[in-house]
Amino acid sequence: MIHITLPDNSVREYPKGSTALDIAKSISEGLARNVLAAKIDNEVWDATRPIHQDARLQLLTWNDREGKEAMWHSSAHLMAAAIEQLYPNVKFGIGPVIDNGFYYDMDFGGLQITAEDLPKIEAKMKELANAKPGFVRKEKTKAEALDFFTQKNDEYKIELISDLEDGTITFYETGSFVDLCRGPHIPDTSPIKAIKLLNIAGAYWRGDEKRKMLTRIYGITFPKQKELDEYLVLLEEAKKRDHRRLGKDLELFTFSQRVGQGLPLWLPKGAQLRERLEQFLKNVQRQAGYLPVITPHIANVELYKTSGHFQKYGKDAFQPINTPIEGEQFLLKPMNCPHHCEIFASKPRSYKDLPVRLAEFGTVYRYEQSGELHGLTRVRSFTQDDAHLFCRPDQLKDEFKSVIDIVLRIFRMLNFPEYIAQVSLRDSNNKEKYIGSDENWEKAESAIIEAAAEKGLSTIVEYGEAAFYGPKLDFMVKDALGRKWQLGTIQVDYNLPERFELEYTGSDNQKHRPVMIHRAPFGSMERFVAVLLEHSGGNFPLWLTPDQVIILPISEKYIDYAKKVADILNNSEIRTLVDERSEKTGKKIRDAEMLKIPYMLIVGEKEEETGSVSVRRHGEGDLGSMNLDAFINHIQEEITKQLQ
RNA sequence: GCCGAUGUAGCUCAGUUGGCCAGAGCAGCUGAUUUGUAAUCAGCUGGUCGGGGGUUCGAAUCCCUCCAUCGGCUCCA
Repeated sequence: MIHITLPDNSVREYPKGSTALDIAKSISEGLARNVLAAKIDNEVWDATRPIHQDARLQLLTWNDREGKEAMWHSSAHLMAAAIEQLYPNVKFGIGPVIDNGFYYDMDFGGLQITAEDLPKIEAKMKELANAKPGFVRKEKTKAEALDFFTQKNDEYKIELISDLEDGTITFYETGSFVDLCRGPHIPDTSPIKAIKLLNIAGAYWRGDEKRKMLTRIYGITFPKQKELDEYLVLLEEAKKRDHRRLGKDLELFTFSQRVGQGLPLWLPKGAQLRERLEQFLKNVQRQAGYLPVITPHIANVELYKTSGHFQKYGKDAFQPINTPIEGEQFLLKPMNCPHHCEIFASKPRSYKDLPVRLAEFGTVYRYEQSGELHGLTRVRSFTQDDAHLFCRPDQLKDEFKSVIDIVLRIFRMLNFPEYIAQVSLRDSNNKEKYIGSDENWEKAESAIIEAAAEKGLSTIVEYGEAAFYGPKLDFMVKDALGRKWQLGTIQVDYNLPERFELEYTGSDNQKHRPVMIHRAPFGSMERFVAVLLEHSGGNFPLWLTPDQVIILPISEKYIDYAKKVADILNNSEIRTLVDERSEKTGKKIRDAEMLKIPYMLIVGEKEEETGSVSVRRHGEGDLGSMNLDAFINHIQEEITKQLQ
């Protein structure tokens, strides 16, 4: 007999070799039906795998992340099984679980598979699933495993097996489909009730762009059709919030082939929005002791040779601009830091002057590969809300804390209640990869960790994710649909101060090297506006939105009154339009709703006589009538509340 | 950059066994209407069918090539 400890710490006895599924059945049949996998002493196992010794057991269902993973992993096998039946010559790469669903990378030989083939594969999956085949675990020796896939002529699996250690290799069988797999899997296909193959794409074998491109099919499955339907609705919702769509609809930005790929053109409303964001951050930064600077859009290549960027990125960047002088070359600026270093170096600095915080909304140009460009999130010209803080090592922590304050203030004011911070540290087994002394690294890393802790941030720590020149803190927000976006970053840099030989005079009258912090709370204006659009669906906070109020006169007779009201509002710094078209009120309301203008004021005879306005809030409807002063108060209060 | 798909009016889309001057709705313009909480009516304008080349008596439709966009991969100082 073995002793099984359940999550409530109760201990039960079972025959040796019992499976998690047996144990679930002994508790309740209903529970057993929902079991997808099990955690045995913190390791996820098949629910059908015999347990031979005392263990802690946690049954995993669809409600557990690991349960979902087992189900999706099994779904990937089911898809592979279906594909193998439809296309017998296919070879398989890897088929892992992702955040939402799974994929499988496959080599179809010369065969061209397109999105039109997906329904056929889906149907086959359903057909196979109906027979409810189990997922059967088989341990194999390396020789057996190699033999099997050699016969199958699948060089990808052979490569994978070659990297594995003998004695750790397992296969899983599902019906007639056999796959190399670590597992775990669900007991059989019966929980896979709803299947959707989402898209098809190319993907390099083992993520290496020098190797063969395989065909990747993405899919997702659910235990209930209803859940799949809900998921598809969520995808639709995400599509509606696509910032490229909204940017066009709301006339915020556009692109032109003639101007060039990845070079955004900010339209008047978008420019207004962006300037308002910039103004907001400039105010915050002024209060935090930042000094605005302005630097040119080009610089002599020598600057980037000094910084080292030319050597590293030169050939993949916009190529140098030649001048009439033989050999003289300039580069479009790919970053602001070297310029700011030169500003720091422009005069002698004392330890008393530090920290020096140089801030610039600096537009930079990077030649991103054409296939990487995407709306405003990945462009070739963008404006960083950049600043470089030059400080003494002992000031690092406080500087970090004050930057964290700025970032959190932004999140608060732009309604990002959910965020986490990622601390990226060096891989301490590989110290030679990093520049800077051990002592400095340790100081900087603990400064970041402590600053984050003291600011109450919830953080995850990633080792080996630091840049070669310093550790960093990145912020990730969750948007209204639960999608994660990386935004602001705070980065320590030991490299540039070294390369630019930056110095300050310490209290000991000796020269010392300052530490540099790069930070950009928005990241870039382009990317931030994109994230903000997808998060808000284009319904910006009132303080930020380009047009706050539109006045809809009932008929021509009331246009004069409408204009008078608009003047009063505009004079009170409330951004107001008048819809003077000779359309019916219903039409004007519809159009204003679609433009997502927060307030619509309907004015006619009643309002003109009483000096009032009839207020309608976007997405909410009629709020009744208010006298004009009350409305101004109402708006101003709402904005004040948002700006707190 | 790589794999695949797509590209018809400002927007959303119809139009392929190659064949009348390439269509619709919305938007725009003109006129009528003077409107009370999500689409008033009528008329009109608007297209090198992504660019270039080819096949053909004839190309939006077939072929080649380039460009752009989309889904991914790779990359992101």
